[in-house]
Amino acid sequence: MRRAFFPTLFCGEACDPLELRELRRLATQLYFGAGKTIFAEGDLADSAFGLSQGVIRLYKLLPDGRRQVLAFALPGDFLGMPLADRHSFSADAIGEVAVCRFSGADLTKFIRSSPNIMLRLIEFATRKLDMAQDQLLLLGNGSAEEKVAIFLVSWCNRLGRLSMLSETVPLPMRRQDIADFLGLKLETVSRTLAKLEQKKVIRLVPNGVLLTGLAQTPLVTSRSHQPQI
Amino acid sequence: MRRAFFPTLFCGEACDPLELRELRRLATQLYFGAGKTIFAEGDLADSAFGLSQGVIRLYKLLPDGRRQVLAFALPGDFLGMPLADRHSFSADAIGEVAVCRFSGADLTKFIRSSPNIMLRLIEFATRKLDMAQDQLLLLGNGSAEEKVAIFLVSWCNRLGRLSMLSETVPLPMRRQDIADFLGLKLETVSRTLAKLEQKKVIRLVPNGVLLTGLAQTPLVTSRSHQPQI
DNA sequence: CGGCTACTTGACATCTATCAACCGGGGTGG
DNA sequence: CCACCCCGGTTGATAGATGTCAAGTAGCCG
Repeated sequence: MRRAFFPTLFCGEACDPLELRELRRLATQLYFGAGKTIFAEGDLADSAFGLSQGVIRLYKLLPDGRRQVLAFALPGDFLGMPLADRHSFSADAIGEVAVCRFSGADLTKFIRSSPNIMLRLIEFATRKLDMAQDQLLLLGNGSAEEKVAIFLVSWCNRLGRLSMLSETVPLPMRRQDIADFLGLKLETVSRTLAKLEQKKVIRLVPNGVLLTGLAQTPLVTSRSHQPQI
Repeated sequence: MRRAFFPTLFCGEACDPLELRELRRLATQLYFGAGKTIFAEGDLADSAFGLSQGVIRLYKLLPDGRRQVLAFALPGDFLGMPLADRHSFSADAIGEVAVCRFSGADLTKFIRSSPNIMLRLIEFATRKLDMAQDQLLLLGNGSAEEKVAIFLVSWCNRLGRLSMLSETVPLPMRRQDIADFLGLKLETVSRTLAKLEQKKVIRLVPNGVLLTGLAQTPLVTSRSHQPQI
């Protein structure tokens, strides 16, 4: 696993070096194997987590087993908002991941002492809120084909922004994860991917996909602005 | 229209009186009639808005006319996050409303100068994010009946928390708004309400509804935690 | 009273879910 | 080394929920 550290990723370029150092000091890097749960919905949030490396699915479960994947967290993301007292969703690793753990109390104290970090948190929350709202639009109004197409394009864009993009777009999550993210059934996702492949706008490869024209498809271009899933 | 003022509502009890005074000073109260648009998606956010009185729908439109209602804002809510440079959704009045307008530049300056307000903003964003995530769960996994039932219960809870609740629950928004909020069609909402009425868990009245046992219904109780729509 | 708008109800179409079979690769153990 | 099994994924047939189209009702305002 490549070395990467959440504090650096979260703070970005223009960060007060002293604050970055403090954030680094508060962080403990932990490693989790594929499928491991970092925390569960309802858990006391006495720790906060930030993702250094890998992909994590954030999801909610209903008593009858239905699941909604809220997001796929990428390096640089907080896993939920710090300062909350309980986790409002569960998080588990897709593949191997590295996360930074923060003591809730210490992190809270640090945040309260640092206006710069507060601003970054507001920006982060604003961005996540935007993403959630784009996803609402998709879940509420999209056909299966639109959902899958836009998911692929947005995922690709996100990876691109993090320079995690090779020729083929990796899809480390399972079909079931995509289905639960899009409010579809696994079979529908599979069929829809097949349909897009027949249309020659994607090519399926093991653990990934090649986008060969999907972004130019009316399915996608008809949405003025690409959601930042 | 009853007098109510966004700064007071937003700041809540435990607020530094000086900061409250400054926020009041920056606010200009405006009034909009039913259906009027406060701002539209994509507009430059050179002003920020907070709701003093009434109900506002926040929504996104697709080029083909499909609409997703993201939320129904109530008094005390910011209409979107301040500090963003563009509005990521549109907002228009449901019935008569009073909103506070803030100059984007002034508000930004004030926020940056006030850690307390930043913390409130982080809390506000966290709450809105939670609400959006609950709604994702609903849109992704709910049947029409669940969607409508949970919408009613949550709406009722929200009004209750603001003490805006009489015996009958007011529904100032149109069926079409509810449909677009829940990712359903207007006819489906209508039919589903009728079905719930036949089951004797609600009673429809003009511009409102009576919840006569809905909250005890498995549709609702099977969700461990009521979404804060 | 007339016409508008919101809402309701009905008949039918369509999409996705459901149930079931099948495929293929990777790991395990005989 | 090969057979088997398990898991993730694909594909097919059918069913059911919601969407679509259309007609009809109720309340409101001019």
